Amino acid sequence: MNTRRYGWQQKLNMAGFRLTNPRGLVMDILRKTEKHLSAEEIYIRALSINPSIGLTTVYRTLDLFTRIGAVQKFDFGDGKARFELIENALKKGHHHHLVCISCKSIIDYTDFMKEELELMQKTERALSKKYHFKINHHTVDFYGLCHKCQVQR
Amino acid sequence: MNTRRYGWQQKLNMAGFRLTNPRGLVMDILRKTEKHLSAEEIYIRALSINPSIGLTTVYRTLDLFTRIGAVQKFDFGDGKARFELIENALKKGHHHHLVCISCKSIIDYTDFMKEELELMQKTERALSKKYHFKINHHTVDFYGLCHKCQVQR
DNA sequence: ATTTATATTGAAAATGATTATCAATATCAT
DNA sequence: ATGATATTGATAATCATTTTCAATATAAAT
Repeated sequence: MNTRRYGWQQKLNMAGFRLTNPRGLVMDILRKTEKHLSAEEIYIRALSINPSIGLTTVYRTLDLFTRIGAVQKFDFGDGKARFELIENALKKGHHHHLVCISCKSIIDYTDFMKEELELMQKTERALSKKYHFKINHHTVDFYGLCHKCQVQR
Repeated sequence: MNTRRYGWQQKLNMAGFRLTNPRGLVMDILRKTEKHLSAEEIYIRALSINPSIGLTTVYRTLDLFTRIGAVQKFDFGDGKARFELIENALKKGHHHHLVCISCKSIIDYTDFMKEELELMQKTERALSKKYHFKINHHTVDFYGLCHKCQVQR
């Protein structure tokens, strides 16, 4: 299951999965968005194109995409997972997060990324070798208090 | 709500919260563990000391500790959150994660941390200033395929 | 093009972690 | 000690995500 050279359709086929309408639809929706979306948000957008699609299928598809390494799943701790195309994230702007532990707001930042990314890539290579781990993507999240929550209580 | 100079009891008081038995018990349990525990795991340990403690209280306490910045909450995407004392994590070994997107196994690593931590701290200072964000802790997670999952399908 | 084996789908029900409710109780300032 | 109120614990409720299962769609074989 190579995660670099092939597109998602190839990845699916190589792993023995079929190419279906729901899967194509979910992929299209993910392609058109830069933000990370929840399963429900994706489901709603999918409904407007194919009113017969099921929420279950959306969940299953997102899980599949995550497992083949096409999609990145985020868990910020607000109860619902978010999903984002990895190829999208890489192109349109890889970012890291500042998460407020009080109000749960999330700031995406892309500052200071050059140095960070260099180090991440270096670390990635070293970890891959040492742990025989094929790294697909990463997350960097800083947790703390946003400006508002520092002032109020 | 200073997150550096004071202990959890001071933090609680300063924020207008009371010092109670269940809170002390949960704190004790967190102090004695280095791993991140789920709410249920903490509840079970708590029960053996105070059989009348409620699961709800454990959840509430963990949420409170997280909000005052004493505890770090992890969401790896397996449906249940994990909690770890931040002071513990810092002392006994701050670590980052390798998460397998296929089998969900998690490797904690502490290698290559010196460089990483230096950069994280530098980034932290810069982000704090720019976004007026009081950073408490961070996570770095690499996602990919573990050795097993690369071989099998 | 048809058939065939089976992967996938969608609806409904089930699961399971977390949260809300609320009366009883414990804490802290007075 | 007393009173105001924050906290607790049991129960019920929520809500995202999974499971189940019969119906359907897909890709390969004919």
